[in-house]
Amino acid sequence: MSRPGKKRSRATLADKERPAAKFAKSKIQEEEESMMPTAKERNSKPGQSGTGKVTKKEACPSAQGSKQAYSHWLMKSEPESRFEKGVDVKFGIEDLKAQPNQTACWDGVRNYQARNFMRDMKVGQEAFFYHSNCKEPGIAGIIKIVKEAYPDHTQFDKKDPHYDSSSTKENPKWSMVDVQFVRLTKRFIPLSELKAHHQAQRASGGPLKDMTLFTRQRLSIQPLTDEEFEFVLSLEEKQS
DNA sequence: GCCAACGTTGGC
DNA sequence: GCCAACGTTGGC
Repeated sequence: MSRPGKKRSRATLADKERPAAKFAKSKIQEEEESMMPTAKERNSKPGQSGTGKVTKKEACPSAQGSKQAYSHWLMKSEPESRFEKGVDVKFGIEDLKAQPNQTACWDGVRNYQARNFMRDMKVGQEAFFYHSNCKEPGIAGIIKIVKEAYPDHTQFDKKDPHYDSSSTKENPKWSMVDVQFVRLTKRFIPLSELKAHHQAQRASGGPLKDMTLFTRQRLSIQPLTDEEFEFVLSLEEKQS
């Protein structure tokens, strides 16, 4: 799962903090979609002031080595109750909609590749809200990024199911973004339907033939190409 | 509840 | 640095 533990999201204070700025300037830029921690993270020792490091860690698997800029995303969350260390991690799109300002922080992501994608997100970009680990998995709605990556506070909270004792405030390991509800999709778009298109298009060609949802099974935050995003949107209009 | 896929950890 | 054991994700 991948659920952001949005529960008690205090995302509403999106504006009152500014850690994003310093964060963004010094560490972010070197990060690629590597699955692994960056070299810098692995090496960093407490007390070392190293921000300068920009190791050229060319981890980018995408052919051209240059990071292509994605502008659409898919973010997974669990709409049904499930307890992790005594805490219910349920957070469906209706829960987002019910938040103050219909906004929440997407905390709890603990996978480097997913984290790095979040760090690539820009304010204003749209994402599909995907319901996972539930009766009917699939796309339930559209959300947008309203605050770019900043440290995920839950990594420091011992009571949180996603607490990470290896992370420090000086060099936070995990990031989150704030997202805002945009709308429900006109109809729920089930995984089964996406998969059918994917499989058909894998043979004959089509926008979903390489969709990350199927090629990187467990990734909770994933990019979509414009073509993928548009194709999925076009499914809204179809009879189910 | 099962279990396949796959990321992470740690011994060597 | 390899790789087996382990833990997590998430569909079914």
